[in-house]
Amino acid sequence: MKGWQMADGREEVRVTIRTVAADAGVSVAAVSKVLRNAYGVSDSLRGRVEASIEKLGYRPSVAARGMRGQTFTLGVLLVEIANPFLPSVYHGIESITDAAGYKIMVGIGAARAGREAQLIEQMIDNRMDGLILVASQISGETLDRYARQIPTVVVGHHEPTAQSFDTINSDDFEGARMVVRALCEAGHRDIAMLAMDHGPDHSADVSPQRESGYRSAMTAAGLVPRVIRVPPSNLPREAELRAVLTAPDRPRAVFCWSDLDAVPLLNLAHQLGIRVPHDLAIVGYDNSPVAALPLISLASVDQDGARMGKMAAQALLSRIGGRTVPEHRLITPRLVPRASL
Amino acid sequence: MKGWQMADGREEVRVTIRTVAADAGVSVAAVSKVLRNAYGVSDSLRGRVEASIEKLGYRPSVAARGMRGQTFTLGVLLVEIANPFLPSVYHGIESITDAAGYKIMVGIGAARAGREAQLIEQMIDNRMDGLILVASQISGETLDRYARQIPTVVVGHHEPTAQSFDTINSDDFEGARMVVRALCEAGHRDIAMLAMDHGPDHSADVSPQRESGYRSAMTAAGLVPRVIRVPPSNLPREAELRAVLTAPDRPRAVFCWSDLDAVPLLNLAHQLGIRVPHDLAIVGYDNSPVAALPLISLASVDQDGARMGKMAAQALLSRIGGRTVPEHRLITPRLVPRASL
DNA sequence: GGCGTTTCGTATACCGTTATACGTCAATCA
DNA sequence: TGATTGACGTATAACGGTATACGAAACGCC
Repeated sequence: MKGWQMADGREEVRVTIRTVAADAGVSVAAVSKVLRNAYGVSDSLRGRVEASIEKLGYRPSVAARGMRGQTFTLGVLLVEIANPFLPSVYHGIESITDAAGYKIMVGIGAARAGREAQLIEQMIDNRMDGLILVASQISGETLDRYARQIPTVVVGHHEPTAQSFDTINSDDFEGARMVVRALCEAGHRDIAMLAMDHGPDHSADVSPQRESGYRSAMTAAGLVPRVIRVPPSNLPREAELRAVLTAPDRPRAVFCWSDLDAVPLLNLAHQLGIRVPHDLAIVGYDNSPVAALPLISLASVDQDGARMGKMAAQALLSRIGGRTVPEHRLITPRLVPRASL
Repeated sequence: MKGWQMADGREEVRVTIRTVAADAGVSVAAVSKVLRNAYGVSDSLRGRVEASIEKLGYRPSVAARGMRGQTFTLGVLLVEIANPFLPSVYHGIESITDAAGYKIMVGIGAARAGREAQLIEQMIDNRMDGLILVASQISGETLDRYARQIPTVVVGHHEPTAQSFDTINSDDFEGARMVVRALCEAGHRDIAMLAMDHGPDHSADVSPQRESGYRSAMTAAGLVPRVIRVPPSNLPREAELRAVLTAPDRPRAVFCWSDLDAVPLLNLAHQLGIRVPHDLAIVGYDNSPVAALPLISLASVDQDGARMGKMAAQALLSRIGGRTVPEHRLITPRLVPRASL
């Protein structure tokens, strides 16, 4: 095997399976067998081959391997990178896949469906063995099309009837109801919700699910729902939050679909001299690390992201293993009461 | 081209370059030429081929392509996912690579050198065209070995004499000096620094760089440096922070190597009834979004992560383009004064 | 009209693996 | 002893592209 000139003029000598075979004095197929723990290799042959691999520092090419066999690489697609809830999910996933000997590549979707689709296609092109999509913005129909091409698990996107992929979700409907009940118990009646201003085709996303939980609980308590929509979290939305706080009919309590809105709202209230929770109670969702800071002390709903990540990884591995009947899990969340409530 | 049985029993019909060639009634080579914008293809041929590609929904396999040509995919390695400074760097990188038609795959290193090395090898194996390592923990020597195999740019790791790769850094030395000068001007003399407890071989990391800037400025001001070491941010360290605040000789001002320590310290001080900045001034580093919250209002050094990301991406593209002389950039940071100072 | 030149397409040898088909040789069995 | 059976290796056709070599028209020029 000769070296070749790279684009930048640096010369590279790639150690391939042939280099190893030549060095060990065996056939290419024999080396491949050793690599794959395939049947029909003696201890002496294995020893010779492994010695050569070690000596030459050989590493098999994933690209070439992916053309026929498994890559032992999984793709994880995250909506966006700045969301503080996602690290816990990621760590959960990693703890399981690591133990199973799988590698992970991450794609960052920038909260745009087009970008996400591009990344999914890229992961399929790279012959990844499976995909975990976290809080994907892609519609169920499109997801279904991709999921037929590659084992897929979706986290944070409700498609309870999907056949081609699994879903792992927090019970967002119930989580929202818990918040409303807690605010009622604290004596509030004028309870508004800050929901994400999602477009059509997004009823499966978490915010709409929480919204219907909110509506259901409000109605059940004999109260009138009042939903305020704010732009998605990747856009500036301070003006909208400020409007909520300065409106003449400012509510007495606000349930935010995410800490991404609740934390800025809490800070803005403080700046405007509105006392929390005396003048305004605020409850968020995700129980992100910032919410737990004593200076913030924001009540929030905890989804146990790590657990969701673990379950997603387990589902993916079993699907890769051959399962075809879909699995749809719902985890009950937990309200963490803090000073803002 | 026949379909084949996948592991989970699902049947798949893959559209390859040969399918397209047959459909368009041309040779495989002609299709490849169209895909690569290569020389020698007429408008009529291009039209026919593109029509077939569209009709069949063909997408070239990155794996196969990677075996000979470019993959137009770049790898970005992030120390860890929970660090709130990294999103800005990532967005900076993406804004440049996007425009140049490159895709990005992210690896998450979990702040462990071994894991990082594994990910780098994986990215090389996947035939990525180049690598950006953000705040890597890997030693310069090892980096050099990898960088000889693949165009590499390192962000947040000082190796100003490296030949095989480029570096983009904030001037951490100068940033620390700025902090000390500002604290002096505010009348403080008893200024301690909270530095990361790095092992040996890590003098190129940002914390040690800031530490020597701190020492230099303290000495220049005729003050005695006082460095307190805390465990790295992926480990629990509340006990250490509490010890700093409850010690009988508690300093009057603390410069933290990162907001990751400064924010918890500020909150802990508040819990312990220590008034900031009256009893204790705190300055952090990174100017993370949390620091800017009015309720936190932590003075911090801003590194302009987006700009670093952009510069890193530009350097990588030019290196992929053939540049071999190394480029080492230092960006001057900016102190953002806030209530904690 | 003869003779280079372009221009446009095709044929095909790789790239680095996997996995199947097949050959060889020694041990076992009837 | 001849046939059967494993155990162990080898040879080689995929996999889905890229890129080079080369052939065949069409064109320009004197």
